[in-house]
Amino acid sequence: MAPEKPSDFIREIITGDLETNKYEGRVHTRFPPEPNGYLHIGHAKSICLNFGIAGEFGGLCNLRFDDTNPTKEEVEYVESIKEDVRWLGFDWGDRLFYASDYFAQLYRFAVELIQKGKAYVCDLTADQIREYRGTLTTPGKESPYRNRPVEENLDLFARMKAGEFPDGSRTLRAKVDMASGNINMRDPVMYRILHAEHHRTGDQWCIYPMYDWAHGQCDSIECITHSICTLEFEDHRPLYDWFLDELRAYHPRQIEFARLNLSHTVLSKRKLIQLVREGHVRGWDDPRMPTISGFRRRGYTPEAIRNFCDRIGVAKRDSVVDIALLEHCLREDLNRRAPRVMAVLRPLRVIIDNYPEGVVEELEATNNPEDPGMGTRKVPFSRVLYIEREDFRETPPKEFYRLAPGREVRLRYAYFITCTGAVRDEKTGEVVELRCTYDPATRGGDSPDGRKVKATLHWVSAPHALQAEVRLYDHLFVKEDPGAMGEGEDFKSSLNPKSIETLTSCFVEPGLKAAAAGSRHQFERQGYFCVDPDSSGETLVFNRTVTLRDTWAKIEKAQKR
RNA sequence: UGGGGAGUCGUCCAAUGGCAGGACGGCAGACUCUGGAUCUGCUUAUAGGGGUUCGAAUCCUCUCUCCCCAGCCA
Repeated sequence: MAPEKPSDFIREIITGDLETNKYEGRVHTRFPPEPNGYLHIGHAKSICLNFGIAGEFGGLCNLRFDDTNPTKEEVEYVESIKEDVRWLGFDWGDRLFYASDYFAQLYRFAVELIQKGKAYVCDLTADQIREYRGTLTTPGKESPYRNRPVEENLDLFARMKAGEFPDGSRTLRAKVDMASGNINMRDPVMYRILHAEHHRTGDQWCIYPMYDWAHGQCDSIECITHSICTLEFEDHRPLYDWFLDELRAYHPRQIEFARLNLSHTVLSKRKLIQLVREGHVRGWDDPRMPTISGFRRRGYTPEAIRNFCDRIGVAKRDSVVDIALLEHCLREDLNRRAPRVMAVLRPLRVIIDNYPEGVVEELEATNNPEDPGMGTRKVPFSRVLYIEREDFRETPPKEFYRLAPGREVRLRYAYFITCTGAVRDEKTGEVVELRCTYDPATRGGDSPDGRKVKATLHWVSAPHALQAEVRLYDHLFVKEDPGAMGEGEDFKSSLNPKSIETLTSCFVEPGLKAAAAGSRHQFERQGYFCVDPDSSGETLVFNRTVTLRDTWAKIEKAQKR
């Protein structure tokens, strides 16, 4: 139950650094998102790692927005990211930073490199730069502007900053090594001209630093001890070291780990933004999305997500974590805390023929068998009820031990009932109503004669039930790894057409009338559900967060095969 | 075919020269007023070859496979 203290190669490295007193005993990490989209579960892994490590080692973790590309970044994203990190349960204190806070400093650093002859203004077009860069197997060619005099570089760079040149006309490049096997070292662009409005600095700048130029210096400025990032930045590390060496600046230690992949979904901002923009989902917080806001709306708890992040571990090999593990963590948490309630999703009317008309009984029900402290409640019982349509079969298959003609079952917390007949619709032949009798001696659900029944059904009293809309969700993608596609195939081709099913005539216990948006309940025998923000006093709307484990469904599936 | 990484149960993570272990999943059973929860048991793995060693997942060596890099994205 309680997750052991996670340990991994990163924490081992940090422990080692502490032992050798490499950073005067400090541990200072940071979570550096680009505000160009909403955070997803992969970011949660990074957040839990960075903030978690800081917490465990008595250190600090900064929140820093990598806002170096004004054409893609927006305040809406900044706000959502702050909300999501907070919701996950982490606190950056007074250490909220932006790469844009350091634009002036970065500019001075660039001038310093120019003066050292380590950076130059290049007039090559983007296409030319690509040509000159060479390929994976052939070295690049040096730019004809590579050996411009320092004074000319200084003048041109100042005029780039002053806005004298159009977008794309020139860049500032680091003078490293065009023949390096590491393409990142082939005179990378440090600044590009972009006459774009920045969400924080407005029109103050028209040259913007590239990530590779900004990132290492930002970490250095903030005196980060351990710069934890994903694998693809492993071969950028030599460049970051080169910059810091040339600037004689403080070096954080960069450690790379494998990003999270989750089965049956995609975790790439490019793909997620596509799902949102093309309307395949209803927004970033669509409960089917693997975004933090999507999970929140779906009814996930921060505890479940954090526990999941602890359990998946941290390593350097690519992997795809089964979404079943996330769902397991969720159920484990919700099982402990979610109050139980009865709700009928696909109603079938039941008349108890021998129960007096007009009588209403209040029966006592347990709120959470896992936690007696959560008490009990009263649920109304009467002659006309709804039960789940799938809990009745006219000709029950093998191992189906719910209701069928002539069979006796228990209504949870109520009575034993026996089915005496099914009423059909004359035209369609569909069963529309069940006639049953009850045994008054079994009130509360116990039989004084010790008689057993094989099944216990959930139910609601028809005259007291509240109507509700319930949205059932399934995996967004049918394929386990939608990202792995063949030639010319689109990841959206494996979108699950049944990822959402909306049921509008569901009935829930009257006690749910005032349920607050976001509140979570277990609908007994079915799953965990939470109140969607679309819910109003008029219509209750629930999202199915996750189903309960369903043994019968498995048996039935096996029987069909 | 340059450079950088990675290969352990179906999946994820351990084992840091000394009995390959845990979790999830799956299967079987016990229990149960949720076919839930809980409990018990079972299942299956060191990419391949050679070498060092009393002993190798771990060290050496060759091979194979997979991932990342040729944005004025991050």
